[in-house]
Amino acid sequence: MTTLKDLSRHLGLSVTQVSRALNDHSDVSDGTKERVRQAAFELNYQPNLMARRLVTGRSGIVGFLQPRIPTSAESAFFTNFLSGLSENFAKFDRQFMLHMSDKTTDELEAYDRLVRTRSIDGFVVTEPAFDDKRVNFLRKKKIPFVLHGQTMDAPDYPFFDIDNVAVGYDLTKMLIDRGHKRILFINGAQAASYAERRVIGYQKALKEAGIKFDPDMVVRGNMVAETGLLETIRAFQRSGEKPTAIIAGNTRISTGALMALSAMGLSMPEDVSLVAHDDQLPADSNGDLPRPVSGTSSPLSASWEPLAENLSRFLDGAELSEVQTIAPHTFVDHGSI
Amino acid sequence: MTTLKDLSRHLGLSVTQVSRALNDHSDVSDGTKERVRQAAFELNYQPNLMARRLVTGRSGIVGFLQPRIPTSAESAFFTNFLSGLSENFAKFDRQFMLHMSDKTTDELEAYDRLVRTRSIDGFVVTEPAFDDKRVNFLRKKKIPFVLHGQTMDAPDYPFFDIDNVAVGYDLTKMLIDRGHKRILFINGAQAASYAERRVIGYQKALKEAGIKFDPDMVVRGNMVAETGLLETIRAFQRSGEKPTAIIAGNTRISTGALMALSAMGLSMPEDVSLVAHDDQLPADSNGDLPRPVSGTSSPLSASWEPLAENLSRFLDGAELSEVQTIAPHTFVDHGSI
DNA sequence: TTGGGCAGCCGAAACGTTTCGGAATCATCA
DNA sequence: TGATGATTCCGAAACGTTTCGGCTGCCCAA
Repeated sequence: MTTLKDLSRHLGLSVTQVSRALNDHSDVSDGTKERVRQAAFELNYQPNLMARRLVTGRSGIVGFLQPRIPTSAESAFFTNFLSGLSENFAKFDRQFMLHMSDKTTDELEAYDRLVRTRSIDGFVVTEPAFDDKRVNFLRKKKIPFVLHGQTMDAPDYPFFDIDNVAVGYDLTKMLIDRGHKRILFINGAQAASYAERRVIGYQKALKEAGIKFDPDMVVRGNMVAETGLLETIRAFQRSGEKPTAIIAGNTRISTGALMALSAMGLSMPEDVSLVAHDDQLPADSNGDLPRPVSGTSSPLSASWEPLAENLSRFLDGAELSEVQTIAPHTFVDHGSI
Repeated sequence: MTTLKDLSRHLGLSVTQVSRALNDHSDVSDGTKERVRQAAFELNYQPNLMARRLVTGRSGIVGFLQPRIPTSAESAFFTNFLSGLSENFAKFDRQFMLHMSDKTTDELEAYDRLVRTRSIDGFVVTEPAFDDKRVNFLRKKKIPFVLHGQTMDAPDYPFFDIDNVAVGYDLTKMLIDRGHKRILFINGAQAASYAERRVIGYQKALKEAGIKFDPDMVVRGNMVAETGLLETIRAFQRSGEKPTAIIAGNTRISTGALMALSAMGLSMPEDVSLVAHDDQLPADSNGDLPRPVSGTSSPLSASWEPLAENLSRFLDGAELSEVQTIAPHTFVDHGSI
């Protein structure tokens, strides 16, 4: 194995200069740089990462911690997620370490253990809760991470997100513009931060239109068809004024809502309008294609690259503002309003 | 961050003795060992892995390389596989690095790159082909790896496998014992090593019973229901003597075969007997439960632990014979013969 | 008394980088 | 002529471990 010392002997230079030449420092002449690079190539020099890591105190490794095994329904998405991260971190010369176990008793302790031995530079954290303990922990310990999403307070960390306030606003506005006033919002899970942001947008649109906010019109659940089905039925069974339109948190929920409407003999868009946000997830393998609905759209799969890039650049010392990305969403019209 | 030097100062011992005490060397008195361990605990000492790795030349990291993104049908299994490895390597104090990308152009080059920088101690390699280029490469370069399966030649590497020759033999024997002579074997993919071994067992059982081997009776395909369906139809359409029994490489194939039989108006076990090897894979999410058939059985999910253990122990210097495991299989009877 | 063996300890080197502080050379300018 | 500054280089220290070889007592047998 060729080392810097071998190169320096071979070139008649000091180890220092060889190192600096390869790292493209400014106090090495262009000629020397070229000579060194050439020799490094010829002798098939590969830096010993362990030595570099010891002296720099950084490992070049980023990690993702999954405290439970995804269900089989989730795993197609999860696999995409993992490969996206692995692939994109490789682009930035970083290695991707996976720690997945359903035996994780204390999630924070698991983070801490990986950090204490200085073997991981930073983490990817996903699906932040409204008040996320992982984020709080990593912040407090000053451990770098990139968040897929945002917390509710001012983010002082790298993140990638879509503008969920705007998504909530836009979906609501689409319905208000068609004259709807009684709008059921079947939103994501209770604790989720993105779901909370969408409610803010929903309320904002209502307020602008002078429509009174009714807490009963916002319901929560997991992003699966069952939630859409159940909550739609519930909303129409309840006494009082029925909804004339529904906002679904994603297309799975809208599929469930559609099933409920058809079961109740209601048709879309004649009786009830329906919009949804489309994450463009890979199709479920259960075969029944959901009928497309209008709404907003933004591919979740576009997240992996900015997540990897933002964390990498942050670790390389980039300014916070450079590594906080909010992606735009688009509008789709399938005549469901 | 507490270092060995801090500990040695605190204890009035040399760095050498502290290191040896923590690593449980023999020339440290029991009293000293205890004192050192106590101090290490109190001062919250964590060894700097980078320093250790530099001097030992080993990274403590094992890797898995996935050159393509699994299809959504495969990903439930793949997720289980990953979590099994991640979890079990953690037990052996190793970290698990995933490199997954569908942009991998040269798989061997990807292995090489990870090794050249000395950042990975060994690999997990799965689904070996009949003559596997990855195995050949790693062998030639003397890079440690554990194989899930075996090559056809004498294995000079750690592996975990089931006895696929015996599986082939046992399934065939079950049918021969019931008087079958014309046995269709719908086997795994052409290149796969395990499929090849099963054919050996199949032929052995036929030979013992004095039944002539007919190459047309062994067909190959991917381990999905479509293969079973297609090949069963084909075998019964073909001119010549029809099979009276079918061996399916796994339960997906048997599900397909069953569909074909029922489509042709044949019933099991009256008209045709059917046996299969059951890997006890997680249920497909497509809902239709396969009708259980008799045969051999061995849970694939029992592989993760021995794979991790065998590679770990091999890296720690264990004898080859200690890290080559062949797991037993069981028999199941669902009256399909 | 001598010497061998053993238990317990230590200093120093080594692993292969990066980087700090300085130094040599040379052109430029007052 | 001497000072200044830019360019290009280098020695040595540092990162935190592991490990090699040697050292000191001490006990016991010869």
